[in-house]
Amino acid sequence: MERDTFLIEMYKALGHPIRLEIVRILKEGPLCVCDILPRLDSEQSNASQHFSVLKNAGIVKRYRKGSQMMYEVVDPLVYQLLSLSETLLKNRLDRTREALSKEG
Amino acid sequence: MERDTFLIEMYKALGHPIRLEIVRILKEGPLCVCDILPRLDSEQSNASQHFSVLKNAGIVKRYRKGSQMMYEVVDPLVYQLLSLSETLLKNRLDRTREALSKEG
DNA sequence: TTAGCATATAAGTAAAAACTAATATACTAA
DNA sequence: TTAGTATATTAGTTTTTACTTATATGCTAA
Repeated sequence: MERDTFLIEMYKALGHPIRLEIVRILKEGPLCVCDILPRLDSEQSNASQHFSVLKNAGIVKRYRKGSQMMYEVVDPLVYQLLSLSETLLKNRLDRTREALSKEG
Repeated sequence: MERDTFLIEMYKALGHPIRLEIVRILKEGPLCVCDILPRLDSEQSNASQHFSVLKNAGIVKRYRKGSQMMYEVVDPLVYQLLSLSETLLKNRLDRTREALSKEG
């Protein structure tokens, strides 16, 4: 299935701390790069490339607003994906703790 | 949040075609490597390394059964994650088609 | 028009991930 | 014991991704 290529791209795009952070910030709604940049631990050009990866993965889209570039999440469903994966993570940590307490 | 490291690892683990395929195959239940290997487009040692990535990401676990190694998915919630991301992908393709038909 | 700001893109380098080939380990059965 | 099967691990190489530095583009305002 060549379709999978897109899925894979999506997972890869989310699999980087800076990009994950960008997506989370964009939960606030459409924002310009200028507002997001200072909140990232990344140089301008590097961040710009991460924006580009997210765009190519179909997670965000952009449009110009005067001299600024606005980014926004394409499909809010991505936040369900994030929260589901956080649940998965929580389950995992709970299991780990439980296993630890058993052996003491 | 250092917690994010685990999330990232999870996304990265799913972001590879062979590993995604392994997870899908494991939807059938616990299986030994010997049953999964022939269904993958990958050499033994390479596949074994992919199993290892999935294990380190907390997505699968393994146990020995005689001379075979069995793998199984840790948390079935991962399949909700997959189906959610497939929905996300479907939405994306629908939008693309719609956009194409508009400019036609 | 030109200068300045916001951001993207390109080119080069560094770091990480994937793959290959060879070897090691654990179990089973003869 | 030894040979064979199943799988993991290691080391080396290739490929991909991330980062850095420099430059380009598009817009705005003087």
